Amino acid sequence: MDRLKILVVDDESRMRKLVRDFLVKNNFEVLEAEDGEQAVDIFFQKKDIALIVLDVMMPKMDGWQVCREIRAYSKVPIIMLTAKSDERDELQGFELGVDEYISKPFSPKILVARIEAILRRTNQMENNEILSCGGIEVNKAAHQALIDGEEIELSYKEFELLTYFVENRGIALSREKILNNVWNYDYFGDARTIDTHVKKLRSKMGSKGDMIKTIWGVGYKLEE
Amino acid sequence: MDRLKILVVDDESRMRKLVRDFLVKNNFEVLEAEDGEQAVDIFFQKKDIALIVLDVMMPKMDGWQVCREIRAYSKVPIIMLTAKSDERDELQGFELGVDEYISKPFSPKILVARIEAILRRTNQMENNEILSCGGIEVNKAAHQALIDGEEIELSYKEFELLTYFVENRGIALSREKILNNVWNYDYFGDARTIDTHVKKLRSKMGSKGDMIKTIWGVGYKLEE
DNA sequence: ATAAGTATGTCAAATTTGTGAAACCATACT
DNA sequence: AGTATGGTTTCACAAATTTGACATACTTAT
Repeated sequence: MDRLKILVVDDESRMRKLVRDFLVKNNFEVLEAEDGEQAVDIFFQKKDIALIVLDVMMPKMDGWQVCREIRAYSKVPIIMLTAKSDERDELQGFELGVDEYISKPFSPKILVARIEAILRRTNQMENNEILSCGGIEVNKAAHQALIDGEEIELSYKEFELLTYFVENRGIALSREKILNNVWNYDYFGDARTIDTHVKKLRSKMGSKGDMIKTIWGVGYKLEE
Repeated sequence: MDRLKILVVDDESRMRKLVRDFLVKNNFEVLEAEDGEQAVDIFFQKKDIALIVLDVMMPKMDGWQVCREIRAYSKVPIIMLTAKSDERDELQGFELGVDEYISKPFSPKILVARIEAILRRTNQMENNEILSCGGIEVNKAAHQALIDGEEIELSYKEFELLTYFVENRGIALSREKILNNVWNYDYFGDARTIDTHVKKLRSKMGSKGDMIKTIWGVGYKLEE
């Protein structure tokens, strides 16, 4: 199995090295960012970051801001490193959806333990997750889609698109929204490519293809 | 921007005051109810309550009952205040769709933080709210309109127009106002075009079409 | 009665979507 | 390296839908 990617964001290289060494020893793959902007860039470029370790105090863009930007698109677990445990900060972090706090100075062992606990928790939740909706079943972990119990062969993008539809069943999705979520957020191609993929998806889904409704002037919707 | 309304339900006035003061300080508008009946009344009278803080132990109608009655019609977020964290109660609340638990005694700061977290979550999630008015139901997220529970097919503009009517039910709307809100603000076409759309809407709404009243010399109004 | 406002049916123009083919691109295989 | 393969994107045109204007009929207020 692949090693899980962890993004470590801190402006101090010494701190990054400390954390990285420990995480690598514990069989994680580590990516580093030295400021908030870099962090956001890397996060949206690589789409398979499993967890983020984020320092609060940073130049340019602080940890809270990074958190907000990422939370606008993703539920990836975030661990915040704070200088001291300050109630106000914790409250702000809670609102932003921070999963865990660790105040400096901390023991690397504790950090690894918390990371593993969080990953165990979130993987457990998402692993056995089979999304289903009206005869469509999507198993994200297995990257497999079933229609009425029978597997259909989908390409990568088709699968991602179907997953996005199932996750947002019943909701009208604009092409812009689909592009931002299924494609990379910095994709600047033609939005009509969605039409092509929808067409293929529909045909591969056979009779269930009708479940993807066109909403004229808006986009598409998977019928509930 | 308007302040969000929060309904605080507790039989102890001291507790209500405590919560209210804190919420007002945090820029919420607070409505109070001292028992379950009042709570339900107020909730259905005011139609724009953003969240409910609900005490479990109350005379007349307890928190669970209030929760059930409200959940029958609305998905408004509910935070339950419990005397002690009791596992059985938490399970019951989970089934009833309680969003969050806070056990007394609690820190007002935590309460505010949780409220804001929930509001952010639900507001961002999608405005999955369903506007309804006399047999008309409009689901903005799904881009779907129901008349007496049955879906009617509307074009983009028709849907926007109906939504605008429902959002401003009972209010006389001039053509100019409608143009500015449903059409782009830089639309300089003929205001008579609204008549055409109103006509189509009325016909698609069947018997409920009468609910859109003509106000001679002014514009239109959706009857409450 | 008359003038001003509104309802309704029709229709051409504009917009949006469906579709198939072709171009492009990355990857694995010979 | 060259080639085959399959996925992805673009493009052009056809098909479908929406939309706003207009003409005519109708209603209301004075």
